[in-house]
Amino acid sequence: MTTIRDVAKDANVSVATVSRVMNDNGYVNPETREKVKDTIARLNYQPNSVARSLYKKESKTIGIMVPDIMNPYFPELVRGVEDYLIEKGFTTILCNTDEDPDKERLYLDVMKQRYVDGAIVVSNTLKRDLIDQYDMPIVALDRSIHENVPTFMVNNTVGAEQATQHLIDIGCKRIAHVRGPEHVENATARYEGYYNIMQQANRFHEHYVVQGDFDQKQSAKAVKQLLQEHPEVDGIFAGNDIMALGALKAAESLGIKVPQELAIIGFDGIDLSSMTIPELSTMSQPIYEMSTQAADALMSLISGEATDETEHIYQPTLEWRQSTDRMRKED
Amino acid sequence: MTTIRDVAKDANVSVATVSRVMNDNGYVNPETREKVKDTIARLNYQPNSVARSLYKKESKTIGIMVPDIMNPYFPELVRGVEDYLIEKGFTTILCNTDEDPDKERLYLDVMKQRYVDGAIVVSNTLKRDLIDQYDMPIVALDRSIHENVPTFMVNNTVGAEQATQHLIDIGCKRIAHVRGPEHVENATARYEGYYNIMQQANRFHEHYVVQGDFDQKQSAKAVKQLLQEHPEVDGIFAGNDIMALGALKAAESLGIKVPQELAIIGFDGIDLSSMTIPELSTMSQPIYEMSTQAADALMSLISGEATDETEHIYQPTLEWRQSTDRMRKED
DNA sequence: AGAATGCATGTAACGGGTTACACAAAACGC
DNA sequence: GCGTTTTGTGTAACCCGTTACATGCATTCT
Repeated sequence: MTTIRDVAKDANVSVATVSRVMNDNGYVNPETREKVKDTIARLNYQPNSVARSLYKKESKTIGIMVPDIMNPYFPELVRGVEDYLIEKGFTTILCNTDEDPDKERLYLDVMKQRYVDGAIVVSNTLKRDLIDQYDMPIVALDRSIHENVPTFMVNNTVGAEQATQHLIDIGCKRIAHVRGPEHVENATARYEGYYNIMQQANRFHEHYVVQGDFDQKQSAKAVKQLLQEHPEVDGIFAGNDIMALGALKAAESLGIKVPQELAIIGFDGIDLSSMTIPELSTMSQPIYEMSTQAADALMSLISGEATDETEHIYQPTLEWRQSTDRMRKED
Repeated sequence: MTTIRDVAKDANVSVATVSRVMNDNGYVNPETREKVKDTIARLNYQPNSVARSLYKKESKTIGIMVPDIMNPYFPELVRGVEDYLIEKGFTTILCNTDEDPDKERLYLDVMKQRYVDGAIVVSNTLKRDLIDQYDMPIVALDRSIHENVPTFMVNNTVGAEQATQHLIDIGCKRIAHVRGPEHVENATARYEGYYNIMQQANRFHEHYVVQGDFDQKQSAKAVKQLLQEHPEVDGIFAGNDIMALGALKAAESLGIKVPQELAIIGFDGIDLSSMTIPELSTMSQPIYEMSTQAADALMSLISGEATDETEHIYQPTLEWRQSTDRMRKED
């Protein structure tokens, strides 16, 4: 590997001059600059990032912590972050936390030891005090962590209200909800949105809410039982698209026609939702946009710019597809 | 940040002794060891990986290059690699290449500058000479690069033969194939498997092969046209699961019943394949296993151990699900 | 007893890019 | 013409963990 000293020697200048040419700062005589640039090109010199990091205490690296990259919601999010950051000369290290606080801590330790410049975090478990211990720029995505950690997420409650309202609008009378885990904040927010609309319509019944754990199989099982016990249910709002697929399966296994006898709507708008038969109506999140803007906010934090607002709330949009495609019908 | 010199001063020993305690090498008096360990714990000293990397010319980091993490085949693969490596104290940097040689080169440059220890690569475009330029331990996953780059992949041709044979076994007579892009080696291998069986059965017809580009929409379009022109087709082998979903859509849009009138089988065995209605039969790859073993091989390469074989070929297994679930029927 | 070996610890160089500081020459101000 | 500022370049310290080498003492061997 060519070092800056090799270049300096070859070009008959000092390492300081080479460094100044590389970084375009300080005074360098135009002729000297050219000479050094030629040498750099000739020797194919590429500066060693590690040495630079050691002195500057920064690494041009950020970490992205997600529960599990295998969950179809996260790849797009990770891709958005990675795309944005590579443009800025940053690399991205991937951390799968499984929502395990120990793993989160482990990754934070590793990051700290490597002078990682900041992190984008999807977590319910990460708490303020832990973040403070590491004093590292952090941005929250999809789920909030603390009020003064910049956060990028959709308005889950409003989105859920819209989804539930949509079911009412197309004529559903008995609307059930498959919810995500209790400990996941956005699962609860979506439940609340559902609750708000149902309560308002005077149609809320506790037994229409089942636990799907953000999991397809669990959802299929829970919905199947629900539909058997309550065949009058004619609409289901699932807390995410994966569970909506589970609901679809449950309906299919009972010979219930979607959307004619049962309308189903999901949440997230992952690619998958448009690939199924019938195509799934869903509240679509601007995942890619949120993630690039989160990355942008992290860049600002790292460079020390003050960020104006800490909460960035996006509105999910209704994707009206086949699974809720039916005419109004009367009770 | 606490440094090794802080610890040394506090414990009244030299930095060398602290280093020896940290790394468990060299001679250290048991009492001194205890004293230093106490100090380390008390000051919560965590060594700086960057300084270590600079001296050792290694970073305990590897890169994983995939075309696009949003392609549902890759998250599991990436997860397998990351899971395995974090256990070994390595972190993983994610590289989305979009199969673009310029991006591949860019990432390799970045890795080199950071003393990245090795890379796991999924690529058709990366060529031997480029790898040689970077002389970095490299393992190929899913697609081969060169004969002396350790490779972990399934036997695509045999898998495709099995898939095609399966369609024959369940009674299909006119079997079509939706293939992936010409430039992707495994797409061609799968096509060849299909070709072999069809030729052998004396049933190969060029016009039964359509281009699906590994894309759901493209596949749906191509298959729809195929089915309109050749309504006699009663079986489809799709080059991957995503395209099989496209085929499913095409059939559905034409009112063709799957599997009764048309059997469909995919390839890969991504999670998605078991979530659809009907559930998709597919040739399932041991993705997670392949990826952890690729990571293991990379570890061996990095530590300089000789690896016995360079090619590791796995057999995909038939997942016989609803989309090919029918009795034999006669011509 | 003297040499050789093992044990324990310390000093300082090393890795490679950055930059504070020093110094010199040129340009400018009056 | 002399003081001040700007321009241009070099030297060496710095970041921090690792390790080659040196040193000193205690054993063990011959």
